[in-house]
Amino acid sequence: MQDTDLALLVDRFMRSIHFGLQERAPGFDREAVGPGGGIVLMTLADTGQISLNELTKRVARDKSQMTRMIRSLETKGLVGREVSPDDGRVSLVFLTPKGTEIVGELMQTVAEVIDELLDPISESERLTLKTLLARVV
Amino acid sequence: MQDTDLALLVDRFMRSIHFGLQERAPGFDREAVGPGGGIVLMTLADTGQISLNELTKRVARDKSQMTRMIRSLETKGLVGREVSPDDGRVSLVFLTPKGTEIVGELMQTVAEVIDELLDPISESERLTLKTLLARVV
DNA sequence: TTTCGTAAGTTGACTATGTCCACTAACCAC
DNA sequence: GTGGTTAGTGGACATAGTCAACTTACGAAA
Repeated sequence: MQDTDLALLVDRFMRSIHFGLQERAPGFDREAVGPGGGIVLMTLADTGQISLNELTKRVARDKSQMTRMIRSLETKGLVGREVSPDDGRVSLVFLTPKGTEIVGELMQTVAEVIDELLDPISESERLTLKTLLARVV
Repeated sequence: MQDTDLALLVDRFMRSIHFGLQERAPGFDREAVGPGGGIVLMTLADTGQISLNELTKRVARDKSQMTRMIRSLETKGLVGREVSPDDGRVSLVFLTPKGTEIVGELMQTVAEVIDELLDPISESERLTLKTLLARVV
C-alpha cells in the first residue's frame, strides 16, 4: 500500500501552484476572485452552462459554499444565472462576457505557472500525468 | 499549453480524498487534528525529526500557521519539540509515541481511501503517477 | 388532486485555514 | 560589537469549509 504519499504529493503540488501564482504573478487576480473563485470560473469555462448542483459536485465543495461563491462572482459581474426552463428548482450558471475575459487571463497565468512547475518532466510525461489524473477523478 | 486542467484535476483529487475520508470513515480522526494536522503528522512520519522551518517549506504553508498548528498538536500530546543544539533559533519537531500511533491509524485510513479512488487505474499506473508527482514537487 | 418523499438552493452560526505584517531572539560576517 | 539575516511568534483580518435548519419545486402514488 503506502499510497499515503500520494496525498502529500498532491497537496504539495496544489500548494505549489498556489504559491507560484502569488509570487510570480502578483496582481494577476484583478477581480479578486481568490483561489476558490478561480477554480469555479475555470470549471465553468470547461463545462459551459451548468446547474449549480453539478458545479458543486464537480468542484467537490459544499453546496452552501457554492451558493455564496456564485453570488460573489455574480455581484462582480463575472457569472450570470437563470432558472432552468425544465426544472424550477435548478439555477443554471454561466460565464458573462466579462467573466470569460477574466477567466482567459487567469488560465493563461495558471498555465504559465504550471508549465514552470512541470519543468522536471517531459512533454509526454505531462500528458501521462494528466491522463492518469483525469481517469481517477 | 492548456495545462490549466491539471490544476482542476489536482484540486478535485485532493478534495475527493478529503470527502472520501469524511464519508467513508467518520470518526477516524479521533484526536481531531483536521486535514492540516493530518498532513503535518504524515509529513513528520515521513521525515522524522525536522526543524519547524523545513517542515513549513515541506508542507508549503505559512510559518505563522505552522507555529500554531504545532502548538495545537503539542497540546494534544502528538508532537514534541526541542531547541536545536546547533542553533538556538531552530526548534526541532518530532512525533511522540502517541503521535506515532495516531499517525499510523491515519495513514491506514488515508491509504484505504486513496486505494479506492485509484480503482480506475492499474498498479503500474499508480506507481507512474506517484513517481511523476514526486519528481515535480 | 392532495399528500408524502426527495432534490436544489439558501441561510445562519460556527470552526478551521490562510495571509500579512510587525516583532524578538539567535546567528553570522565583518 | 554592530548590522544584516534567519527562525519562530503573535495579532488582526480575510477566506474557506462544515453542519443543520429551512423553503420551494418535482414526482409518484393513492
